[in-house]
This record gives sequence, C-alpha cells and structure tokens, in this order.
Amino acid sequence: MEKGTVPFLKEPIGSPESEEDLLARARDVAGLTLGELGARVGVEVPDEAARAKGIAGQILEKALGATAGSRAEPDFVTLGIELKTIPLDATGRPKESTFVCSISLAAMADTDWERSTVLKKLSKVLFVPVEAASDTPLRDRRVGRAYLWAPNEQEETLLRTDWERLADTIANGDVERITGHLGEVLQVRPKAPHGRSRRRAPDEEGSVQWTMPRGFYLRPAFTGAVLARLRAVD
Amino acid sequence: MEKGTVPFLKEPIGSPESEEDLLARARDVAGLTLGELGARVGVEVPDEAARAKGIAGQILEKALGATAGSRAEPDFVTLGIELKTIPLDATGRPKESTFVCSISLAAMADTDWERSTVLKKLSKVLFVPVEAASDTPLRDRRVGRAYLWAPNEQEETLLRTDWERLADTIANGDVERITGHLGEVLQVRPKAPHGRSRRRAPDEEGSVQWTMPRGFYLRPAFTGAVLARLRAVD
DNA sequence: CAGGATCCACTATTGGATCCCG
DNA sequence: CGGGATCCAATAGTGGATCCTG
Repeated sequence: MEKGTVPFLKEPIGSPESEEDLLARARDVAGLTLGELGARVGVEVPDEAARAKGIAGQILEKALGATAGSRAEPDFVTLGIELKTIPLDATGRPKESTFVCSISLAAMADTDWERSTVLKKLSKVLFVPVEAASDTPLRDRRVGRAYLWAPNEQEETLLRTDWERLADTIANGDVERITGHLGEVLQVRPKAPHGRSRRRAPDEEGSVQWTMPRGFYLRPAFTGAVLARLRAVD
Repeated sequence: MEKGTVPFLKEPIGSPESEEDLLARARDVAGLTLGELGARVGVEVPDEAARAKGIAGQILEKALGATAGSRAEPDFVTLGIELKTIPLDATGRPKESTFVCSISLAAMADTDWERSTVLKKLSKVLFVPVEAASDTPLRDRRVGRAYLWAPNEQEETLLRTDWERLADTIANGDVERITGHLGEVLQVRPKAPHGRSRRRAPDEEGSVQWTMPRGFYLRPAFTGAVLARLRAVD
C-alpha cells in the first residue's frame, strides 16, 4: 500500500489543543457506533463483550487524542481533563459503576482529600456516554453526546465525605473491613485480575499484610445524577 | 368445666380506659410469644404462616382490648388510637408494608386530606412490633415493645403529598393507571381476595367501570424510619 | 366485604470477581 | 501491574396476588 492512499485514519491522532478542540472532536464522534469509530482508529471490535471490557474507553482515547498508556496523569495532560466512557442502559441511566483509580494502601495514610488521586482524577472529567444494552452487539453500540463535568459544591462534599471515611479506615490498616457497601457515592471494590490477587500493605500495627488490590469507584446513582444535571444545563 | 375454674383468660378483655392504661397493657404483653398470647385470649395459632396472615393483629386486638370487628373506626374508639402490628425481620426492620385502609373510589373525589380516612387512621397509632423471621414458627415469634405514634410535621407532609397526588388520579377516574410504584411513603396496591375481584367505580366520563379493590399502604422504609425515630426518643 | 395482614415471583441493584491491553 | 472497564451470581426490594375471620 502506497503512501498517500491509506484508506482510514489509523495514524495516531494528535492531542486536542484546547477544551473547545476536545469538545469539537467529541461532537464529531457522537452518533457513531463503536464499530465505525474502531475502524477509524484501527481497533477491531470483538463480538464477545465479556472479552472486551475496556474497549470503548480505549477506542475513545484514540479517537479523541488522549495520551495513550497507563499513567498517573489525566488523559489530556495539558488540559487537565480525564476521559471516562459511561455505559448507559436502555433507559439512559448508567449501567455500571465508574472506576476512578487504584488504591495504594500505603499512600493513603500520608495524604488528604485535597491531594488525593480521587480528587485529581475527578476535578475535570469528560463523560462520554456509550450505549450498553447487552442485547446490542458491541460494534453496533452508539457513542452519545459528551459532557464536561467539574464537581459542584454539593457533589464535592459528597465525594469528600465518603473519601475521608474510607481513607481513614484504610490508613488504620482496616482495609479488610471495607466492603462495597460503604460510601454513599464513592465506594471501594476489588480491582484485580481475579480473587486470588494479593499485594503487600501495612496492617494496624504497621507490619505487613497481604491484601487484595482495590480501587475507588463512583456508584451508578451518582454518575446518573451528574449526567442528569449536565443534561439539564444543556 | 365448672364456672370459676376456667384456666385461661378467654373472656373478652375490656377496653383500656386511657392511653396510660393501653400502654401499660402493651408493656405487659411485650416479650411474650404469639403462642403464649394466643393461649391467653383463646386463639389457636396455626403452624402454617401463609394460612394465618392477619393472626398477629387479631391476637393483639383481643389482648389489648380493642373493639372487635370490622369498623370504620379506630381500634380504641374512645382513645382515638389505631392498632397496627408491624412485622420485623432479623435486623429489626419492617419486613412488609402496612395496610392503612381500603379505597372507596367514588368517595375520593369528594374529600380532602384533612377529612381523609388515611389521616383519620394514622393520626394516632400504636405500633406493636412482632418478630417475623420466616424461619421462626409463627407461635414462637415474640411481641416487641410498642410505640405510640402521631405523625410529626415532616411525616405528615410526606403522607399528604403522596395522598393528594394519588387521590387526584383516582378522582379523575384514572385508577387503572395507578401502580404500586407511585408514592414515596404511601402507595396504592390491590386489596382483594384474589386477582379476579372487581368492584364498580366511576371512570373518567362518570360512567361505570369495574376495577380491582385497592387499599392504601405505608412502605416499609417509611414505617422503619418512624420506628427508628420513636426508638431514638425512647 | 372490610379489616387483619403476609406471601412470593419477579425485577432491580449490588459488589465481589473478572477480562484485555501496553 | 495500572489503566480501560464490565460481568453476573446473589441479595434486596417491590408490588401484584392472596389468605383468614367475623
């Protein structure tokens, strides 16, 4: 295949230069299916959804020009914006919780809300809804209209309250007493390849314990309320 | 069996003469099982719970001296107090909704909240908790400590708001559009011996329709909150 | 039938477990 | 392993259906 005849835009797409640029790109992809968008960025969409859990997020990263790879940085570094795809059920409500970040158990004791990874990740987020009715094949699911979100005062209070309670428990070495039930809007759940994963962590007395890797997640009811607010503002 | 040798108090028990009298009687029966209390008042408690749905209420009516029978009056007429047993699960929360009263569809159009049967029934209620874990045999379930309740301002507002919305729909003849989903604390649900029961009611145009008998019920979350408030006051 | 309610099939939600990629 | 997330068995909750007595 000759140079100049490449039929699809499979070259890496540059980073957006401004919020406006990013939002314009998001508008451009709204309405496309994951299959269509995957073809644009050179990603094959598998048939089986269970084997492709993160694929919508990965396609949108490429399509919008996010900094690729696993970093402790926002997806759009220069803009300070995090990208999150959000699966919607047939009624337009979030079908799943939203992963925020992994938890470093040792680090929790030495930080506060203002310096937390959770707040860093959530201070500015581009939410991109994606259809996720399980009877729609993965490649036919459509990307929706994106919304740029920053927590309002009430939302930040909810997040902070949950985070402080959870961080306190973790810092005390009581991580094994944390379940997904805790937290009104922000919860802690396993974040591991399987149930036997273990990582070192300090316990109550400062010695080592081996515990399952966990992450912070936003509950669907919270992201649903956020989307409702953003849609209302329009 | 000779007169004077009757071994159990199976004679009707007189009505309580005052709130204090009623509350004293309630304290006396707290801690007894339905089997014990049934024996006192001459009621045999069946083994099979499904065949004895209202029995706890009927035993407590007799034990506390409520006016027997089906009336459009409070259970303790002179005191203006309604008796409600309330089934608690193993964690102490209401297991079921609480029936308030049947709905006369024709009468709904001609009344308001202040004159409603719901408000009359709920203006003063003696709630008697009864254990209801389904693995405990009916006769072994214990009666708990009773609480006398009158709705506070917030509770009455919730009830009134729901009632007015529901009453409006019913008065408009739209009763068939009512489901158990409506109402934050007060809901409308079927109240009939079976699903084929039908009663006459005016429809939207004032002619007759045949519709299923329904009643007002309090949601478990509401009675749970009420009990929590009453326990907190202690 | 009205009053005393609970049953229980079904739906909605949850949260522990898991999957792919670089 | 960290970042992208969803899966799905189990539980909780709902609300239409039902049961007994006087």
